[in-house]
Amino acid sequence: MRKDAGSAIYQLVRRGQAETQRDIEAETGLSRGTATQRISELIAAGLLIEGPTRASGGGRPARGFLVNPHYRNVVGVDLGESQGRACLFDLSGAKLDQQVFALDLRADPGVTLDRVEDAVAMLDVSAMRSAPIAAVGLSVPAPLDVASGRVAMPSVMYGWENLDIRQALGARIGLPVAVDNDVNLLCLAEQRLNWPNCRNFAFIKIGTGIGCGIMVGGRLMRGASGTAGDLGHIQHGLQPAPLCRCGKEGCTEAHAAGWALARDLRGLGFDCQDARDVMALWLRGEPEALAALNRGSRVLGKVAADLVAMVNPQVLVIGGQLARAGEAMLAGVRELIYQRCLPLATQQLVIALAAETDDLGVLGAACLAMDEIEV
Amino acid sequence: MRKDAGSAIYQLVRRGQAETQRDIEAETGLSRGTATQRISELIAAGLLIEGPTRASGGGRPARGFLVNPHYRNVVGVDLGESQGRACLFDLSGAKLDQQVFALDLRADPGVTLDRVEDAVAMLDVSAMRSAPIAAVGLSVPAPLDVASGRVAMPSVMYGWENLDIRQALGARIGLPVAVDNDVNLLCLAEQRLNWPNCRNFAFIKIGTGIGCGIMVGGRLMRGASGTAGDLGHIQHGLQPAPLCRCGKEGCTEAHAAGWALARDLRGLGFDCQDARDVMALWLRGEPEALAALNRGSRVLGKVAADLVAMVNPQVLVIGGQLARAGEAMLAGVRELIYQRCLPLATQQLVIALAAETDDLGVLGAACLAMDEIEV
DNA sequence: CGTCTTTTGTATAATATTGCACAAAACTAG
DNA sequence: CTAGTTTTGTGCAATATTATACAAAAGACG
Repeated sequence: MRKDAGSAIYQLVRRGQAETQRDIEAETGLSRGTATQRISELIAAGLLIEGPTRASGGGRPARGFLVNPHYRNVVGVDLGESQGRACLFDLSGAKLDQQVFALDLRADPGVTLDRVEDAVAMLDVSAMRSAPIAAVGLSVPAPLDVASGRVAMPSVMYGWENLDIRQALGARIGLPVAVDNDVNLLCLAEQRLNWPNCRNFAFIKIGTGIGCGIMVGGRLMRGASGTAGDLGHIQHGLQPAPLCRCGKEGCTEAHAAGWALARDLRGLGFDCQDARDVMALWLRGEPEALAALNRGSRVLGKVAADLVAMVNPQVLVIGGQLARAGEAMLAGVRELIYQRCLPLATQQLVIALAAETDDLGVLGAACLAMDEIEV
Repeated sequence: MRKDAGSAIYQLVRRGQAETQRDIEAETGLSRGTATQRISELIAAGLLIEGPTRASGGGRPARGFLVNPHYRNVVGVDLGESQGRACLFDLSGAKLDQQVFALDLRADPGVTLDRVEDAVAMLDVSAMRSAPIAAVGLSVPAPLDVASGRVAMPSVMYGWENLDIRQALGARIGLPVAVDNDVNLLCLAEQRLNWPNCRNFAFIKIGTGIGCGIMVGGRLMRGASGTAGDLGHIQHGLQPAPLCRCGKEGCTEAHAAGWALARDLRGLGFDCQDARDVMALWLRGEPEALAALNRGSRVLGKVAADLVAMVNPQVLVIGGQLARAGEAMLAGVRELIYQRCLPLATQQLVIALAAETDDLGVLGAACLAMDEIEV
């Protein structure tokens, strides 16, 4: 930190928090001379490139800087429950190539790590690669104690509890590795992509399950043991209180998650196994599916209102499979938030849908990897 | 920041995050030479003093450092609804003197600021003063947008909405002023006093009202507009849902706050106006009061569980008038948290009572003031 | 075209910090 | 007492940063 003003500058630009030399001087507190010198060094070294100049307000327009997308590449890996995906990105977040592989999280972790290692090796020899791979980010579908690098039990990742994933994978592929849980990384990707200047941010994923990532002061809030944002298992007093996957009754998930809506729709005679099926029924215009989404939306709205009351984010983004229902899903969330929260908390609150892309998870993992790049 | 390694060192020691030179080197990243030099300068300037040496583990014991309590004094001011209190502190947090004054927050803010100004002036000539007053911290019983220095409407502070309190008071007394709301400052005081190494901390105040302060990464989480931690008005599905002071129904406060318990006890024929009366009945051993506290405790437990699920603090402290009931108040909170939250979130969670002191509010204000001291 | 404004570049002396090597101090354990 | 461990102090050359002042660049505006 002391050693490297250049690193601080690079990180600011990379995160979109500074675009011009003036921004950089203001954000870092560096003097003009130092900023000038370091910036030109970064450009000479190929880390930064000149971007478009900012609009002028009567004076010389400010020169904009961008990260050189082709200085390095990174790999983002998303481990799903039955499939893994490793994508190669340049530093602008553009996807260059990908590898998909089957996996079984209940099997020996070593097998899964083999798959990841293979996928990274394939990407390393990809024709699309534009620069050396500098780091790998990994998204896992389980709560993670980032301090120890271990998944928390119980989760879908049986047998992983004693493995320091970061270290184990790093030793295999010989690159810096960063790991976090999937929802945190969706949150990170959405913030970096679409809300780079928002420092108090929340992302709720409503798909088969329900989870949430929270950013405070521009950083992911992981909590003391890595479980912050666990609103899927906040319990409601609603009757009847259906049994949840976690063994408790009346959790948010048991009312509103994809698996719960699918369960309800099956009860009405539909063939509906998961969140994807729920959305298919909704797309077909089945009124029962819309009704289920509306009900789910309002239950989600309750915890979203709790979240807004407690965390007071500036932007709240709803993502995940069920968020593709758009306003059908936002309506209840908006309703409950505006009904229940202080005007002061909601006045400036933006409630939005996530970018419609399947790559958000791997992109988040890639963002994490980019944070690992030493300059 | 760049200019002053000494300042960084001083702040670390002041906050209890570093006690020895080794700690300081590790926390700041400074080199040994710089640390040695800056520390001796700080001692020469009277900012730090030598404390007791740490226990040795087979080698030379580390020299401990403390802030010199008598380098400066600060004033913490707590504005209550009918009374204000300004206390003079040294930098160890020892209270040296105090001034109490009547006030009416519904009156012209100028009158109140006059009172505060007078109180500070009195403390400045107090015989107990051990050093020049360096800054003033102010606790206000209303949500505050720290960015603009203004209280949020609606609140008990009618007529204050267009006043930048920090600036207005600073102009009057000619000292740096910091302002925050009361619950945040209780949280800050409790953390600094009793949990200096805890960086993910939460404090719930249950008195006449209910509020909460949250610290993430060692800093108060104020949220985008200063309303973070508003769990007093999270609504529950419990029936009947009593009308709350805020106009909504079924809020946490309407079930569990001091005013609500007093309302219930009045309904049972007791003469009970506020939290203090509730505690008096409890101390007298009235079973109805204990029952009310138990009910309140379990409602509070629900939002506390929500808080733990969302924020995952390492330490949760319960304070305020009703917390003097001790286990009677903690029981329900513990019960609901352990029942509802993930084991991972509760395994290492400490749930404790706040220090039993009326000075926590002014001490929090003083802590805020200490943060304003330029070194 | 000149004037104004804003942004950037450069030079310089004064400070501040790092990394390293070596030494000394102050303990514990046996 | 001796050997080992941990912590602290010091000196020095190489870097890094600041503050400041002045100059130049690049646009808007009339």
